[in-house]
Amino acid sequence: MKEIRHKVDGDTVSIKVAEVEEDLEDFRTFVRANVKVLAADSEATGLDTYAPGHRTRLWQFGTAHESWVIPVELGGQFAEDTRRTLLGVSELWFQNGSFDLQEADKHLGVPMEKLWPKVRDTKIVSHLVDPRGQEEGGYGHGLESLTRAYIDPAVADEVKGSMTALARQYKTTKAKIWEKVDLFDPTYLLYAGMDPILAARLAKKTLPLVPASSRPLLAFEHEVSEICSYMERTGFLLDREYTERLSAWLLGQEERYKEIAATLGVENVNSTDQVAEAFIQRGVKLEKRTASGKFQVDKAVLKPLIEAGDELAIAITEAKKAGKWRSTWVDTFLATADEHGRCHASINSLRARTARMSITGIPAQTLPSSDWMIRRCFVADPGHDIASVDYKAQELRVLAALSGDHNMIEAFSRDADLHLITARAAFGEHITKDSKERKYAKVVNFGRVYGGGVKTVQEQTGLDKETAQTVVDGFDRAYPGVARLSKQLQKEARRDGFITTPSGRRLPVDADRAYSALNYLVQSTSRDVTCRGLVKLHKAGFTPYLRLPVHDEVVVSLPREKAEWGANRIGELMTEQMGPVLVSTDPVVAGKHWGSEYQVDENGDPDWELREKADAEIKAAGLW
DNA sequence: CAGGTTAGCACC
DNA sequence: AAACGGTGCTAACCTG
Repeated sequence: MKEIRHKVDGDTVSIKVAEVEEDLEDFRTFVRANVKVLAADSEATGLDTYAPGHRTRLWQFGTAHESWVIPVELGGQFAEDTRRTLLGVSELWFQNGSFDLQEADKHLGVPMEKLWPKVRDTKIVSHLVDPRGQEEGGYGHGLESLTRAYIDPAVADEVKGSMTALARQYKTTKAKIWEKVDLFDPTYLLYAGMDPILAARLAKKTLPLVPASSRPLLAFEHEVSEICSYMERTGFLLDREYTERLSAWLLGQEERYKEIAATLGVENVNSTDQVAEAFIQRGVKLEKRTASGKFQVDKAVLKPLIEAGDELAIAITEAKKAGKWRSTWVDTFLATADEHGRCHASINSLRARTARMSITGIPAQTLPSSDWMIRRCFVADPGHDIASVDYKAQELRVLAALSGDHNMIEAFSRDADLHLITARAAFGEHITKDSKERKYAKVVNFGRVYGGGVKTVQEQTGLDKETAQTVVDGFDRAYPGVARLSKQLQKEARRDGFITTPSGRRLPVDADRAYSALNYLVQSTSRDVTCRGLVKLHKAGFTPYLRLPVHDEVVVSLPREKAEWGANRIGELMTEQMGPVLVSTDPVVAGKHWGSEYQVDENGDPDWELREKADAEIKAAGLW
């Protein structure tokens, strides 16, 4: 047994390392003495728990003053004692427990289901104390920044620097040091052994700081995190054959368009400098500049050129698109699929300032939605169908409920066309459903929720200032309760520095951007609606079928014979009555692959013509 | 030359 | 008086 002593916040703490199996006798004594509550952590070869070749290297357990480092990589009794400790201790504190529980489940054979009931997560606590990242004026939610804020800045600096220094010493990168470092390297052991000590201290310091209004959210957020961790573990089945064909096809597209761009003088389509230079050479007047003073050559700038048939603009856009789609999505899916052909997303169930989730690995929130190509890579389990259940106009319904605006509530209660109502308030009763005015109104309906005004409406619609003003005024006239709520929230935000959502969550609002308070409230409450839906689905036993949450939507894989029934049942469970507003859902069974649900008509029924067209496109592209 | 920043683009 | 909120990922570019 090896012991490392270190100073933390004026105390001397002791890190003990089990080097040989005989050392475990003392470890067991330590666990018995702290069987009610311990902090725990694990170190692995990387963050990709499900990647082939991934290994867990260490498990660590500790109190505020003492920790033990167990080299589970050596297997045998080390792994066995770790299992017994995880299962035997009554309360386990983690910093981001979702990660460690996947490690325990996949690489130690301890099912997450057995651990979740006793998990407490300092990251969840930290988010409820202050949801802001460091860039936003908060403390952040990583162990290092939390240590700096709540425990001991000197220790935070050591933690920050230690693995970077090791990477240099081992002549490798920060990403690779985790698998390269010697299992008993003293710096590594100090780093690893410190983690549970810090987590234990964080728990003590931060738990009392959770505002009274937010305390009921503690249990709720642990449950949401648990459900998301099961989705991560399940993974989403990849259609490898299709995905490989798609990758090859995209590569072909990229090369074809790159060649055209090259003949027109652009060697590297991804270089904005080169692109701008080439257009200036062609006599195009570039006007807009970026923040750092460069010529802007984004989609909005290229759009009119493409419409005018400019070959270079078309070639650059298409080459960039094909390249990005391949590298960001298609090839990443192929590279990260596990031995069963499943991709595992990483779901941060409590991420944004507004508590919105984020999903990485499979960046589910940013996959192209109007184009079926990318989502089509993911398929239902054998014998299953994909279904997607989304909330109907979730944020607007939530806004109606929160603002109590009579017109908006009334419109939703009779399933009226909200965009048409806004359009008519702006332009008059003669406006029809398929008019361009309704399209402008739609932009404003969403834009107002985001806090946008006349200028942004102009940018998005191309309208002149007066007409844009007319639509915005139409919105404000149609739903006066919205402006009223916004005003009230801004007052609250300026007074307190935060607003409180109906779920009790505190949302800090920057004084110079008080207008964002309305958006924060709507976005956060919408997220809570989706998460309450997830909890209901979990309680009803649907968890094994859940694949991904996407803001206002849940994607599931359901046994084919029960898919219609299941999707409708899920839709019912997710539906929530918010005061006078029914936040209802729209279940759609898509078929064998994800993405096909987008070939539906306005009633949500399959649009066979569109589907046939999509199939023809797939065949024509040689992807079949 | 590893790692941070910027520009651009994908989504709700 | 007016105010576009939130997210992730890549290639290019920049820097210590």
